[in-house]
Amino acid sequence: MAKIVDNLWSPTTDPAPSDHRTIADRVSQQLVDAIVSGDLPQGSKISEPEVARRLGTSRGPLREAIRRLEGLRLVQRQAHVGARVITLSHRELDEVYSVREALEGMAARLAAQHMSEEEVAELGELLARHELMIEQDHDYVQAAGDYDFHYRIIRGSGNRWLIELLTGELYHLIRMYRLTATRSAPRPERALADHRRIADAIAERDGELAEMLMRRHISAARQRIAQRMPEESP
Amino acid sequence: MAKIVDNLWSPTTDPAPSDHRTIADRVSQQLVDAIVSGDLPQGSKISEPEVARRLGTSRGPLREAIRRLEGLRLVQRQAHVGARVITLSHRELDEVYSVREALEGMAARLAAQHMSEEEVAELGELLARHELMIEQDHDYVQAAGDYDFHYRIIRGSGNRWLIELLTGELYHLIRMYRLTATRSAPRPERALADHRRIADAIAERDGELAEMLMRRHISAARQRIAQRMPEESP
DNA sequence: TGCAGGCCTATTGTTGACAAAATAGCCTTG
DNA sequence: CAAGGCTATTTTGTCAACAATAGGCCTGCA
Repeated sequence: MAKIVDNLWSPTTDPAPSDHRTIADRVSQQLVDAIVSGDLPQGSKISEPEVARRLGTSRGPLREAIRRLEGLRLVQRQAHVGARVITLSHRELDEVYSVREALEGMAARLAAQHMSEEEVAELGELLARHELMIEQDHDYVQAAGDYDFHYRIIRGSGNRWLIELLTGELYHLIRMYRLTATRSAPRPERALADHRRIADAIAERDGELAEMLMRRHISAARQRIAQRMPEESP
Repeated sequence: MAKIVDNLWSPTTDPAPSDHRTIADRVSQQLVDAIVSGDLPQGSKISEPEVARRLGTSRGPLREAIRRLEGLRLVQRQAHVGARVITLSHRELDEVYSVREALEGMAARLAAQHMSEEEVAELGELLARHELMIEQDHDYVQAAGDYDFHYRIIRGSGNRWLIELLTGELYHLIRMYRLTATRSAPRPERALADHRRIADAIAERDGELAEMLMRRHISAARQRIAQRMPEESP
């Protein structure tokens, strides 16, 4: 299930379909996965010879992949020195969440306007399934369900650039944080209640309400993170 | 002046300071400039041998530069076929403006909270200079002044990721459009009045009002574009 | 005459070698 | 003993040649 959701959430890094994958594309995806999974920790240097050897390729495609990640803002480069995985300070993580709040709020509003009746019905069914799964509070299932819910609303906005930003760099950054920080997910019942209200607002085509509820939902997550981050490390 | 503003607005594509520029960095910037200036039109194919020759380098650095632009979403690639400059349909341009409206509105709200008194004063001085320049309605001066105003507010938000998104890919896309489409700038007096109201709201630390005014300001620009785009080309 | 199949050329993908720059360690000197 | 410079090594930047794929072209057959 996690795999499915990961694929759903990585459309911008997915290469062309079938076997039209080039080595640089594969390496690019592997690097994203490595960074997000914590295999390449924040701030770690990416040694071209070593990583190329570990990934079984030469430096050419690796360098192209690094340049792609640079465009996605997952790594920072310095000429003649090398590339390092970006480091997110707590303050910057908070800033990312602020941007996400604004954009996903917008997505919820647009989704209320543009989602088809069928998509709205599917959203309701998804929540019903989550409700059934809630007793077996498997952490990962909860997280996957959370992604799935947000992803559907983002897609429902119908705004291509909004979708690309939210499922692209912003999502990778948040995904990266999830591994390094302690779990700060809300109690599943609370998250589900939030989701239910948002879905109801969308079903009633009340964009303003949907936006407000979504912003609150994400803002709460941001505040939970801030609470659990008392120590400040510049 | 145009040069100054362009530099101000391209922090993410600026390479390391001084002569620590690598060829791939230079080529990357040249490609962005070529796309934005219309030298490489929307949808045009980027032939690696030809472009490499024209830019006086080999294919290696060029390919890295293309991969960087791919991350910035300025080009789209297809394996074994090549890279093409992205084409913005009118609908997509409208979507970009919608995202910009949300993010710059957020920037105005944050700027009202975070800008120092000195920065607020400078913003006022900037507008005073624009007011003086308004009789000599040099189109380019107006456009540069517009950029300068928006740029200062974006920077004033203090949110690094907001700044990167707005001055990075979103800005390049809008810049790209400006060249291909007919000028749809508002009358300078109207733009200046809008700017003045926004600056006043920021000076009074009224974030909500600043956000609302900024959103309206950008929304008006979006509607002007939509009006002048009756023909639909998929 | 139309279509199908295979060849052919041009372009992209990849590799390894070479050049240049930066860092680290060592030696010298005050 | 510390500080500064020099050298050596490692790493990054660049290039040109080689391999592989795609799309067009030509021919042959129905």
